[in-house]
Amino acid sequence: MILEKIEKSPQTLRDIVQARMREAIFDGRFAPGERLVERPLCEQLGVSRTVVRETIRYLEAEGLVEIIPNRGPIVATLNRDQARQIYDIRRQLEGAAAAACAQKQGRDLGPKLSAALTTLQEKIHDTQWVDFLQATTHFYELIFQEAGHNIAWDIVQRLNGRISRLRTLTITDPTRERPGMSHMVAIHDAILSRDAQRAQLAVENHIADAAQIANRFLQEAEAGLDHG
Amino acid sequence: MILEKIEKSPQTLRDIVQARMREAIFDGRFAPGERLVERPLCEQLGVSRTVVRETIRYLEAEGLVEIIPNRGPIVATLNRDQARQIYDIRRQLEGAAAAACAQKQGRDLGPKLSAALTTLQEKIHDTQWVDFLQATTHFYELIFQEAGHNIAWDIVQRLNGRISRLRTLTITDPTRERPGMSHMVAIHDAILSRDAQRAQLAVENHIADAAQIANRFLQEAEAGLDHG
DNA sequence: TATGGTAATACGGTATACCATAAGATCATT
DNA sequence: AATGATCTTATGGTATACCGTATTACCATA
Repeated sequence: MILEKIEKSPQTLRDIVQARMREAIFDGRFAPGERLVERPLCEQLGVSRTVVRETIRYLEAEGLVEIIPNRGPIVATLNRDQARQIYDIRRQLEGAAAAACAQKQGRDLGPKLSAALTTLQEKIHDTQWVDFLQATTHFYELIFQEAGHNIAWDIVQRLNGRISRLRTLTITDPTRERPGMSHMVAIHDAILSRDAQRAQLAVENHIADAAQIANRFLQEAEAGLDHG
Repeated sequence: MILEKIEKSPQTLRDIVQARMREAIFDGRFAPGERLVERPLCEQLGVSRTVVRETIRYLEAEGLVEIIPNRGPIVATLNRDQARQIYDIRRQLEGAAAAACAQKQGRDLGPKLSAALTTLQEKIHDTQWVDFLQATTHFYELIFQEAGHNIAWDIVQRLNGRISRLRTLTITDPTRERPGMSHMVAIHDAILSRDAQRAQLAVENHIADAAQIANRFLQEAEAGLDHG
């Protein structure tokens, strides 16, 4: 065998619709708790019910939508306890990935990670927070890949989907001085100096910080709802 | 309010089909790599294609089936690396749950956990390994619940689905002396004595042990395939 | 017998129409 | 104002048809 298998991209309608809806949920065009009525969705997207329904099943399994019996799907909501749990799991998985990455890194990681960090620093004051989020994701993706923790990465990404609103909130918060950046630098340095323990700690600090801000947001939101 | 909410079982066809297929994959009636052809499935289950397809989307998101482009769904396969990763994640999540459970347990946990352990000891030599597996699941479920880690529990259960074959293999292995039991006792004792660190270690030992056996199995299987 | 071409088949991907039922909203009635 | 009847909306589920593509089986030919 000399030739490698030819890679066609048979992207199905499902894949597209899935991406679209995920996107819409991520940047809040579908608010949490909002109903996802099938037929209007079909019209908006210009696809049949079959496609929409299959997509909804998929997103349901991902935890992005919830099904109310005999009522249909709604965009999943998130309370403070769930958020806490999610950040806690992320802390574990990302910490472990960083540690593993620090240990087993190949010689081509250094440049790539540094480049990712640079992009991050460029995008930090960008008005397009989406870009910054994406850069953050890419930074962590590198770490997970190098660590060989791709299943954990899948899990983390899925969890991130469920807290996407929080992530944008914490990023776009004007009162925040974005201390995240210093953490990222710490993570980068620790990994490149092959210090597993320090890398893990840096990640855990980063997440703990984010979790705290998220918690504050949710607290305010819930308080606001009470006497709203 | 005096009367409690009446629990209708709005179990949809989808739910049933989902449970059936998951079951079938779990106990190997659908072998890994086997194709899941829609129309025959519809006939076997007596439902329409829509239901089957929606189910498949859900199981796809769970990682239980894979979709091959232009070919359709197959039962997901598992290689050694993936198994290693899954056991690694389980080690983290279950360890953390045990630690948290040891700390924040209420006074009604003791009896329940002890009862679960007893059931476990009864079922250990049962010819119906399914029962033993179920008892194990219940034991851990108690721990996660008490710890308040229900999202992590979802993740663990999903991961367990992907290694279900391995779990039955490790349990039904005649050469194994089921050292799992002693670990379970250690976990139980550590939690009841509120020793978080010891509980975590006990869990980690338990999983490490299982992972090792699973790894041996897969190694043999892969070697067997090579010159088979 | 090996090669190449072609037809048949199988199956996923997609669309549409239909029915039954549950939940919610509206409105009339007492 | 509580009750009850009715209408509307939308889901849950089914059946059916169509297209495109991949695989397979078959056949002809060199």
